[in-house]
Amino acid sequence: MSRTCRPTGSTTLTAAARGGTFSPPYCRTRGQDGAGGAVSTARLPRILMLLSFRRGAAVSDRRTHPNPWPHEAAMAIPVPATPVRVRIAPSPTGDPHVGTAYIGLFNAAFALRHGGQFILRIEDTDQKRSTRQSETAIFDSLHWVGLRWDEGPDVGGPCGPYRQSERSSIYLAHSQLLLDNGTAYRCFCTAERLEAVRADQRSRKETARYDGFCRGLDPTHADRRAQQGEACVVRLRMRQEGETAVPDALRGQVVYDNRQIDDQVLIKSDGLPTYHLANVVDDHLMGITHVIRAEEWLNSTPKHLALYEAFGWTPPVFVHMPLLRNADKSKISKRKNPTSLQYYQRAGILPEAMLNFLALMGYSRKDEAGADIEKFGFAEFAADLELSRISLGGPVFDLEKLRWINGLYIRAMTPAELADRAVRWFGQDDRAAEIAALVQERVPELGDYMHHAGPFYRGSLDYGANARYLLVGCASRKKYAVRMPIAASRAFFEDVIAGLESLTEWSAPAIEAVLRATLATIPAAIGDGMMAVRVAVCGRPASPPLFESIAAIGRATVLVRLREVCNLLAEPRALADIAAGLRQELQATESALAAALGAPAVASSPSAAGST
RNA sequence: GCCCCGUUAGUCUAGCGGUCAGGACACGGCCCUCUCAAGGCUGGGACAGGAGUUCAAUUCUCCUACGGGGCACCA
Repeated sequence: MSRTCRPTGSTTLTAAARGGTFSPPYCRTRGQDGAGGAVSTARLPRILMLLSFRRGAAVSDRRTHPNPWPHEAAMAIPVPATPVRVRIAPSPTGDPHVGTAYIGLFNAAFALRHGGQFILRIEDTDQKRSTRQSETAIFDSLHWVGLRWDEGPDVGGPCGPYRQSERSSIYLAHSQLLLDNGTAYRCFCTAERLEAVRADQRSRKETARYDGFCRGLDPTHADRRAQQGEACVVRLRMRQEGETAVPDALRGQVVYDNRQIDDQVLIKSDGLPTYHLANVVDDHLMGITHVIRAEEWLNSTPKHLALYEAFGWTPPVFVHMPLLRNADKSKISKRKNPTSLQYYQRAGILPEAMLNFLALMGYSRKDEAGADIEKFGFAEFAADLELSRISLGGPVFDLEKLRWINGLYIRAMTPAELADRAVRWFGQDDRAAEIAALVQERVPELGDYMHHAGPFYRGSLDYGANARYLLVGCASRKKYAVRMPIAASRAFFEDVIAGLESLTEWSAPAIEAVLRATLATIPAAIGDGMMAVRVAVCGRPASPPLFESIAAIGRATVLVRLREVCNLLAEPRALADIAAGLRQELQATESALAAALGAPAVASSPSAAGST
């Protein structure tokens, strides 16, 4: 039972042969809607081909389970005779995300496996949130984990430009095509009206979607209004009856009622395309054969299919990967997990370990004996990658296992290699000089360097006995110190996080401004508040100048630490444990001391533990 | 609320009608050992529930429950 992808000519059954009645995989009920007159018959051979593969196809299977399409089990991923072209399309809004590396890994490996190309495209159609800084950070981080792309904004290629913000005219021209053939229309509805419609629909417990107010507008009249400068968007004219079946390569046919699907905005009033339009146009123009993306896109695929149909194009093969999860199984988020690749890089995770770990999320490899192979590199992974073997349950991103794998790689090095890697990791860090400058005054001997520089080179921190400083003012020696309770301290840290998150420029003065502004809102003394932040960020009550330190530690890491402090403070039990531990520790020390001095042990007072 | 996807131990997974339900992380015990790791041995721990199909269901079908995602002029 072969699991290998085979070219078109393989011997598996065709959908027609199996199913008897055959209709195209999407829009199974063709609408009578005359407006959308786009071609579709040209696609048929391709579609047949897509359907002619199923996972481990065996005729006997079909006999025992004459399970008619479309409830077909997942099929093996079809690989056409044309070269495989895949892509990732990250949006440059914020820190480079582990999810990007995850999807990138599977795309890149799939391309390598089939001798195709892997393309990086930047989806920066959201003017408000996209930044160049974020874009270069994405390049850097993806390079860091070892991903290389054949085409992209930084390396060029025959299908450029690879930045959507540089392709506006292309999208506009294509939207005009749809306007011309009637599969799209102009909409002049205001945001307020749309919101009212949605609220109304929700109150009536219906799916919130556009109500088609501008659907019937006369096109020439609408064009004139647009020309006169009236703000408008372009919407897709979605078929209003029948069903659309999405052929997902891992799930089989996923069927949607067309009435559930919105008349999606294609061109925003700023003239830029939405993701949906840009993505379909680019994938087609760039010759993408397989769209391997996250599951969160599954529900919008019917819209994409409708677009391919409106243009008369052949859609690619769709593969929706499971979503990486937090420990509570929700979609991975920075609130509950470090999600920034920069965090892992600075925490000393090896890129090859990160990639290896990511490959284990939803995928597994076995040796001849049937035992799992846990440690493997990109090339090995790609060599026998079979997308149809991906398991669909959302894998929890487990830091413990990541650390274990990282240790595997570290132990596999020769001591000389490890020394070399470690020294390079410290030395080539672009912050090395910055950190040295901060630590310099506190280093009487070189040997002290590591102690003081430690917090700059770690990921999350272990607060231990210093945890008490996290309660603002509680460890203060000031005479009239305001001691803030747990909840208030946590709220304070939440505010600090919000302030730091909103910073466009990550610099000491900017950080100082945020901290001072936040401190102004709490009753505690400035110094006491700063101390709490210092311990949260540096792990100790003694550190180099705070603002500079925060700047040097870096946004991703600082925010992870602050969020962990919030989580810690949200768990009173953990705090009580810390307090109890402190008291015990103190008592033990005193007893030991007393014993050593030959005097009876003195009962210690709880207040000596530092919390009042 | 509506739609879609998913469900094997705390976690990552194997399994594609008949298995003592396999491996890994984590956890416990023992060994090694000056400590801590690492390593070796070992232990506990899972098919969400209910119907149905079948001689036989973890595996196929349906229902329920639970988890997740989507429902934007964000991607």
